[in-house]
Amino acid sequence: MNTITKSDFIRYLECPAYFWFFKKKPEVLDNQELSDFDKELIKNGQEVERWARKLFPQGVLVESRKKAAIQETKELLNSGKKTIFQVTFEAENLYAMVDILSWDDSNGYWIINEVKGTSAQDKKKDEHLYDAAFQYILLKMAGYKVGKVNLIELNKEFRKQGEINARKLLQITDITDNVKGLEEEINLMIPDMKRILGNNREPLPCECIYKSRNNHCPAFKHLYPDVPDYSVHDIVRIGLSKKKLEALIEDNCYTIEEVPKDFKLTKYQRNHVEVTQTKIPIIKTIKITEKLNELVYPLYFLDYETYPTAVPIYDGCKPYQQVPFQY
DNA sequence: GGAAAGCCGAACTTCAGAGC
DNA sequence: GCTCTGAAGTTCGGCTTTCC
Repeated sequence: MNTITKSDFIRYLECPAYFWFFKKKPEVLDNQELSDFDKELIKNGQEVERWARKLFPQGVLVESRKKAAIQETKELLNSGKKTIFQVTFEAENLYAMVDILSWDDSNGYWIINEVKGTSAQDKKKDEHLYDAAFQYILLKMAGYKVGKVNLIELNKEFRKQGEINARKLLQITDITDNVKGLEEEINLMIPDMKRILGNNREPLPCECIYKSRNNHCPAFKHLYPDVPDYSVHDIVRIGLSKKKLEALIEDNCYTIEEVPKDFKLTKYQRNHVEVTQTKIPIIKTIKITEKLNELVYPLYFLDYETYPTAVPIYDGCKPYQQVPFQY
């Protein structure tokens, strides 16, 4: 039986078929290469984690990875360490790494501290909650008493002034109740994930066919070879018009050229379909001319770039603030 | 005449897309 | 990852129409 990691669980939430292919047949997946910008975002997330560790000065880091990390975790726990970073557990074929695990002496239980490189909002992202809940369930399975789950995020009100204080930069939110609220649901998902993995035959086509392009899983091309790269899934904001997209798919209408003239669409969707079908662009010459006539010459242009960092570099800046620059 | 259903517009919420 | 914009969807209240 394959081990199911926390990342696998997130894949399962995204699309169960994608989860199967990732574990059993990853060569068919359409994995987009990360852009430089995406790579920087990942680095930002890692930096936030380093700052979060400063909140726990007694903490020790699990240096090894995978199976060796599980053994190192056990050794650190057996030696009485009460705050551990990147602590790694495995139980009943589930595997997860906890960003920061700390022992609460007064209450006699462990606290899971999940670190995210996001700015703290009142409404917590579902993905963060499911992520933390998976860890909570796994630690309970492994026989640990977990009394609290915290989410550590960036404080969006923070403004850098001189040296950064981690306590001001970061915000800790108790999400224990949210996590416990997901426990029953995830406990039903776990056997389903194991059942899917136990199947050696490719799964049936996924529900992604009814989602807009950006929400397709990486197994989409393999599962739906008849759907062209540019299809009805690309009609503007079609993801918000679920019934329309479902109706088109049910009629086997995959290309925009096939969309019937009388098919009900919004004004902008109809424009998109018509331009695609007729190959004639819509140019509002009069409106453009009116707008251009409002301009007073001479005109000056200033080109600049911006760059956001999770942890602000300059005084007066907040997390992820776009800082303009030229080169 | 009163209840239910349908319609419509305003206000509000959600989400996609673009940019970095 | 964030912000911004604006379209689409949802909700709700008011009004009208229909039916019993």
